[in-house]
Amino acid sequence: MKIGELAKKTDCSVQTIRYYEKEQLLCTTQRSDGNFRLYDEAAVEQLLFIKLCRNLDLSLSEIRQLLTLKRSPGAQCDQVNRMMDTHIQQVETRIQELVQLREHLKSLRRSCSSERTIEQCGILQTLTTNQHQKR
Amino acid sequence: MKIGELAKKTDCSVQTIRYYEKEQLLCTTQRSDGNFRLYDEAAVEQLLFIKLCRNLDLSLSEIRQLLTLKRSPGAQCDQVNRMMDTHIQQVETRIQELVQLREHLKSLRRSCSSERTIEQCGILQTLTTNQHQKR
DNA sequence: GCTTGACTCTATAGTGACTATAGAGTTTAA
DNA sequence: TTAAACTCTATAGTCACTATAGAGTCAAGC
Repeated sequence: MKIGELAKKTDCSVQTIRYYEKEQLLCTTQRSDGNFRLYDEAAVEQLLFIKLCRNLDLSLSEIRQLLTLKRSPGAQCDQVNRMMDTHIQQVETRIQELVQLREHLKSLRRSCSSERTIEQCGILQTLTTNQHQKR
Repeated sequence: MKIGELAKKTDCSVQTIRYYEKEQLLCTTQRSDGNFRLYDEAAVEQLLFIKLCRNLDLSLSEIRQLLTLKRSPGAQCDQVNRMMDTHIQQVETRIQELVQLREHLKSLRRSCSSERTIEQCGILQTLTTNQHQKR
């Protein structure tokens, strides 16, 4: 199958597939006479695997590592587990940051009502006075 | 004061200040004979305002809007309120996405223990079988 | 007056994970 | 044969910086 069909089957854009190839996540094994990329079912599977990983917010580099690991089925899977643990921790941290941010934003928003002028705006006042704190 | 002093006072890198100038968030009103940027206290205030907004994850474009609004103190502040509401909503959505993602990652992680081989790895098995779902 | 070092200047390239475009070539159907 | 639909490579853009190169400026010490 050509790249367009692979794109449709995996709900991936054609450019993204070419980008993944450049990034060594999906290699094209065959080319047609007219130099078109040709793919088989294994490519569909691999691309769907990549998409699932991306949905888990794994970076392309992490996915590249997973793909390498998949190629040595006899090895221990500690590395996969460790990667997941690290990744879960990162997501956890980001959630906590965002929750704090949300509370900050909400309290800021409460400091203003809609009938004020810019000069009286509680939000701008808070941001402008010297209560400079770090995240 | 020169750019280095402004950078120290605001805990901002010199390059970032120049970048903000290029992005029209902080204009340099004066230059020295040797073409060095010169700043006053108002610049310190404005840069600290920008930093606070960045800590709230506001985009440079949103901050540019706020700075423009600040220059017309008589106008209504609805626009500020609306921007904050939109922004809070975005943060809320992102938190919910990440919470779902975290649960997905955790359940995936539970499917594997450390004494397995890659072939038996519950994580890779789940990601490889055809349970392809969208986020 | 000269040198050294710390500072500043502009311009350009890199980050990550794509997306979009230009300009060319290939294939397929009418 | 010709038009449309597809594909190719190469390059630039996104965001908010960060890093670098190569040049110029300035103050202190000799």
